[in-house]
Amino acid sequence: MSKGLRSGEVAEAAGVNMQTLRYYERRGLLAEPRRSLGGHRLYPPEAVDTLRIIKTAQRLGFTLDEVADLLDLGRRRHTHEAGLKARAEVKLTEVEARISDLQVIAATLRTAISAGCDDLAACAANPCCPIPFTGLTREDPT
Amino acid sequence: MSKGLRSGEVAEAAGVNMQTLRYYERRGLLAEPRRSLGGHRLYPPEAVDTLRIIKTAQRLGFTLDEVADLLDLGRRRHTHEAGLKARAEVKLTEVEARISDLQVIAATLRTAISAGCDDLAACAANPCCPIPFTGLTREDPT
DNA sequence: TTGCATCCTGTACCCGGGTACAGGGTTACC
DNA sequence: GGTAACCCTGTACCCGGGTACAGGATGCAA
Repeated sequence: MSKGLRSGEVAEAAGVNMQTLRYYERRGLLAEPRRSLGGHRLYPPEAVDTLRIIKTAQRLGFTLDEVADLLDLGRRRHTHEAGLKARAEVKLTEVEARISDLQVIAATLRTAISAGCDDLAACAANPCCPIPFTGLTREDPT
Repeated sequence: MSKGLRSGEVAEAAGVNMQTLRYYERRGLLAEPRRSLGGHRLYPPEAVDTLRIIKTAQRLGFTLDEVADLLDLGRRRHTHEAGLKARAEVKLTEVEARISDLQVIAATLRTAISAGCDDLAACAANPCCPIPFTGLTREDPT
């Protein structure tokens, strides 16, 4: 018996792999839960909420390090550090930058397609080809 | 002496690390060049063009595997397989999908910012918070 | 022929976000 | 008290695109 959810139950409820729980624990995203006498993890029900919060923040483009930061920003409420709002603003400009890089890429692909480019090597040798073999955007086509 | 460019020269000319040349050779993107008597690589000048082509295709969103494919598609010209154009069309739809995912993310961030959300845990507990703690887009927030 | 720059090989490591596996120990139910 | 089902630990591996390092061997000029 023993109060608390077992790893498998938490993982199931949050739609996450059990290994991921351990991984998040190591990364400091999920507090170490108490243990049964035999050493099995016993989570409080809030752990499931935390997992959902993590997954949501990830979907919004935050890395796990950033999520960890965001989470204990909430815990240590009172310090007048920048909160979620400020981080979200920074993240938004990152996302917008990424979008505009991708828009340049998409436009280039469209141009190449409508120009009928069908061979990279030929295009590179052809000064009429619209594919920009030098430049394009700045680095980091992540 | 000996005709041909040495690795360092090619790397320099293409703005690429020397290790990357070896890496591309292993990956099949760059043909194995001939060697000096002592075993040093001696590249033909076209190797630099090939590197520039690779970098351009990468910037357009193609993976190295796809670039390798694109390159020897050009070499084995005659087989009536889909060429660059068809691949570019597929890549374009991938890029467009990625853009619209990011637009949903950006919109969500904007909403959260203007709603004044400043604590993830509080937001998750608050039914008025506009952050979608369930759903958002489909998987794969790459 | 000496000396330094360049290059060679193989192997290991980096990022981010996990997943998989082996070889045990525990819990829960009948 | 047997026996599934579950969980524990540590460690290694996956993806993609490289980079770094150690310990030798060459290339080339003076």
